Amino acid sequence: MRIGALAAAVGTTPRTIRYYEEIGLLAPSSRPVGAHREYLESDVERLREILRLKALLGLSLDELREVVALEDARARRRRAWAEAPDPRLLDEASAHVDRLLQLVSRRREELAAFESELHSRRQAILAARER
Amino acid sequence: MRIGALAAAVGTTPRTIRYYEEIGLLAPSSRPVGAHREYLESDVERLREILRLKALLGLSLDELREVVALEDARARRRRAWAEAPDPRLLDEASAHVDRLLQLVSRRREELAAFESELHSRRQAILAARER
DNA sequence: TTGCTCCTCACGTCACGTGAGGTGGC
DNA sequence: TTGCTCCTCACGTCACGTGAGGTGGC
Repeated sequence: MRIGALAAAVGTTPRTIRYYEEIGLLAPSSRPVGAHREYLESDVERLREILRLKALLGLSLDELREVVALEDARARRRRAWAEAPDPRLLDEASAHVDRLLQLVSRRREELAAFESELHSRRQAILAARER
Repeated sequence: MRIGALAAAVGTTPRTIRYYEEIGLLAPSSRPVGAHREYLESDVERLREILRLKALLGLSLDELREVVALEDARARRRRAWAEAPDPRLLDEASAHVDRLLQLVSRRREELAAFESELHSRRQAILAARER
């Protein structure tokens, strides 16, 4: 899978992917200089998650780098768990998910508050029509 | 109220306010060149709404300019309604609110979907601990 | 008078967009 | 061989951040 296919799969552009590689947000696919970059299906998942966090939470690329580091730690834990199931790995895993949940649910609450404010406005308009 | 107080009230910087004025997103407060900008309580409401749409929906300043135009139209309708209540004004008003509601609720649904995905992950971790 | 905030350039930065000119694979 | 996509500079743009040097009001 080349860069154009990856970009299309996640809804972005090749330039963005190259930029993320440049700043160290995505690992550079090892290749001779000037050769085409090659990607796997797992890169689609990974990049999609990154872009979703960016779009939904408005995270900067610096903040995303932290989340990506946490995702990497998660992947390492899964491999470690496969070799030797240690409950402490589960603690770390749930701490990570809890942190993401906190970010996402706070944002969702803000949106819900705004939405109900808009519903109130709507009600006021309908009430004015009744009179 | 001067620019620093406005910025603090809405949680942004004077530079951002000047930039928004520069690109025509905020109306320039009429004043002699070099004199201090003066703002009203209504400017706080207005800017707060703009920044909220930007932060929660990720709108660009170009897109915000459209929304601001709609908000202006809304203010004009309110004044027109005060003078002569015409039901057509209510139709326009509810069309505007409906559009904002559409934007906000779609975004909230995306966040809710992400959140439930995270909850699933959490459940999987807890289930692993039971075994 | 002394701070503090304000003013206007103007250059820097972040996250890419957009060609310019050239090479590689179905 | 012809398109199409890819490559690497490198400059442009959007939305501000950050001084530089100076003026204004409690």
